[in-house]
Amino acid sequence: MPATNSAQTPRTYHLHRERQRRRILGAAEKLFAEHGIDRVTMAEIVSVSGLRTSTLYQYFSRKDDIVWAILEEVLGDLAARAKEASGGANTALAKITALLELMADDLIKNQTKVRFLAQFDAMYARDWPAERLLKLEAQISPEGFQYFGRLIREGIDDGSLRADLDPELTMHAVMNAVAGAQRRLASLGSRVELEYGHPIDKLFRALWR
Amino acid sequence: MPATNSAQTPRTYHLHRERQRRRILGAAEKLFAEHGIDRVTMAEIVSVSGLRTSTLYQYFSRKDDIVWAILEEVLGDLAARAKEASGGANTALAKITALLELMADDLIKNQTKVRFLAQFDAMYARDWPAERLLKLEAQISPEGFQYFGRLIREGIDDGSLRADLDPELTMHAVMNAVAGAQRRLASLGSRVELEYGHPIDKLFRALWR
Amino acid sequence: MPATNSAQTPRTYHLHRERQRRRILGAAEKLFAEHGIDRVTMAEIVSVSGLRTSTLYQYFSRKDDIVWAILEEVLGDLAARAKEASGGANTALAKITALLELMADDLIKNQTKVRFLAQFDAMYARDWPAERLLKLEAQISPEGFQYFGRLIREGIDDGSLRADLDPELTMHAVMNAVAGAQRRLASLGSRVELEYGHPIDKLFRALWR
Amino acid sequence: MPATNSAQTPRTYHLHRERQRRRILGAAEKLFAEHGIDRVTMAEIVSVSGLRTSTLYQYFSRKDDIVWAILEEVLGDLAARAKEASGGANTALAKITALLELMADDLIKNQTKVRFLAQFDAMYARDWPAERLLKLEAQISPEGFQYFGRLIREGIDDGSLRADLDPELTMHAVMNAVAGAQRRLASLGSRVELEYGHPIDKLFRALWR
DNA sequence: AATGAATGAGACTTCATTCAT
DNA sequence: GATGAATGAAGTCTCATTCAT
Repeated sequence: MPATNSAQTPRTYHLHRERQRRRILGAAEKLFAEHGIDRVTMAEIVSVSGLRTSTLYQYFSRKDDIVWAILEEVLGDLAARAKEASGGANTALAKITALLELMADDLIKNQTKVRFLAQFDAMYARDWPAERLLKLEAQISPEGFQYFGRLIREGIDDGSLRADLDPELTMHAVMNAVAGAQRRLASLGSRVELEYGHPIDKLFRALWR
Repeated sequence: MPATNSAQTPRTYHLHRERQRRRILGAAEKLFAEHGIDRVTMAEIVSVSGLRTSTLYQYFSRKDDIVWAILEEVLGDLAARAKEASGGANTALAKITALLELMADDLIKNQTKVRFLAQFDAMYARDWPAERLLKLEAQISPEGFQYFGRLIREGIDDGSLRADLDPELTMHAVMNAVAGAQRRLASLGSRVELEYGHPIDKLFRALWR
Repeated sequence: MPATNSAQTPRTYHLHRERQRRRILGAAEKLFAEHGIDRVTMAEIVSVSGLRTSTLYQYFSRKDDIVWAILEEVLGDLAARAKEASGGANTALAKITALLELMADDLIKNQTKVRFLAQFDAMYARDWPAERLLKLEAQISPEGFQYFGRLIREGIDDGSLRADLDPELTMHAVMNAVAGAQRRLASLGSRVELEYGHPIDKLFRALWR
Repeated sequence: MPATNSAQTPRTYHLHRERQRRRILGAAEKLFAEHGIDRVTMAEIVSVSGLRTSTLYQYFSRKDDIVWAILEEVLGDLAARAKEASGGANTALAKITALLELMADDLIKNQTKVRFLAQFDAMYARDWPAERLLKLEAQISPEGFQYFGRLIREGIDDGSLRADLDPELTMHAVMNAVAGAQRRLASLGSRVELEYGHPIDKLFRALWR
């Protein structure tokens, strides 16, 4: 055997594995967003991803594992993009605006991901192991939160915000409201557009523009 | 049998039916909030409500009917209380504040109901027959919305709000954000309190106080 | 409704339930003896008992429950017959002989039951909840053991048995050997007859006759 | 490559193969004794033996092959030790006692092997190809059996045993009882010790001491 | 010889709902 | 109106084994 072979084979294996994994997660994410996590069966994921049942179980040994994997992916991806988006901004306000714009974009471009998060908030977040969740959230939260807290303090200092505000509390309250607003819009989706006559990202952007 | 009886029996009968119905809905609402609508089985509702399976089916002939009945009840109840709460207020701002306070109170006092709505938003709202939903929502929305639209217009007139705001759009955007914030807090429940160190209604009230 | 009806209906229900239960246990016992407990599938039990899968699960909600039920039945039945068989005997020796004869008879007449016990000894007894097993065994053991212990003591007194025997120990040792012998013969079944040229009960009876 | 190598390589190869084989059988024997043959999966054997699934299949192409291999090993080993143990004894009685002591020792020192045989008796012996089994048993049985038959005949001659005994029948009956007793004790294992208050080999030895 | 990947067949169990009295 | 029994249709997951390199 040539020396390169002994090094390449594992790499090929790994590549293949990663590709298969992606197929499964892609199929699952789509189905979850469309029909609701609990209503999607393994058989459907199998069918859409094009593998066989037993093959799929070699990648994820229980349905929950798929949900976790998607959650990790979605949050990780969001964290990365948030960091990148706020990188170009100088002031705290600019950074936050960048984050908000990102969330608005996601409403259109990554609606399935936001919808997934909405379902997760509504149905799983309370029951699932706290440590695991905290570890995941740690990846994403700090950036935006830091900036936002700073922004509030600045606002209080320059008099544009009431002096009796608790920066921490306000920050969490607003962040929750923003996340709740975004996820609700993603969940209701086209229903909102029909009833309100506006695309959902416009309804979201109206909050700060 | 005496003539009076023929009038009383239907009444007792009706009372009994109503009581049974309440037992079922009460059990279901509690279970739905605790474990998630899709994860609650008819058998569990049967077990908690204390009836037998086949008896339950005399009241609700499918699981969805129970979900609808709870939705109707929750929204109807909310509408009634909203009307009452805003009745004592004079200005649009006062009326809206009253509505927000009501929503904050519900976070503590009717958490299961809010949680139910959160799940409904996240998982059912998109799929379910639009007409039926619209009819239900019609009961509740107008009040708060009207006031709010008026408030925005006042703000624009007196210069405290930017003149280029679209009152309709702003109204819907804010209403969505408020609902999203409230429901997200209810969904995450005690998890939020542990992480943020504040009771959830305080996080909600921080949005306007 | 006639008064008798309100009393009879439950009785009919109960009778029916009992009959169905028997069908299931009968089918399972037979299959277990033939193919080995672990190799029998629920589908096979369903098929032989003539019910539908979901109906069977209304009677036994897991496979283990069937195994337990059979164990209870077999041991209970054995206890009853042992009591009856030893009832007519006067001396301890006669009582024990009656018990041994019963065990020999079972080798022919209740071979499936003995085979079931053999499998249970070999594969389950070590793992299963001790309390539950002890409770079951309490139903059957005392009789034979008591007699046997007394017999040993008599033998020691009259000099026909060595004085240094520990009656308790001897009793358990012999009882284990007898049970082991019986169950092994039932397990090997016709194989023994072919190889040794004797029916299995004869090989068992040779131990004391 | 030097000429010596072409001779040595096969030898190392063979050694390696033998070692791998031993790892597999060792892992399987342990697992079989602990959880029951039917309940042990190939995956578990793979995991404990430290190989990969597909490697294991290069050594044993089906699960049954592993069971047979262990049976062969256990019986062969027993035969060898029995021959050795009885070698030093002169009388038939001494030889048999040596065999019994060996079986008692095995209860402690080779409990997994005895347990394996117990399961084999209870679950496989009836179904498996007779010829193959007979061939295996031929390795071990003759010794002890011969001695035992002779012993019985001596006993009849000197009047210490009843004259109407059939030596063959008695021999098989007792041998079965002894094997049944030993295997039952191994199967029940610590359960027996807890209930009876004696180590299992003591209960076994009480049969002849 | 070793291994990563794949897989057919099937196991157990659940559940919403209907039927018959 | 209440209830015990029944059940079709699925759902999740497992396992021994094979294939291809």
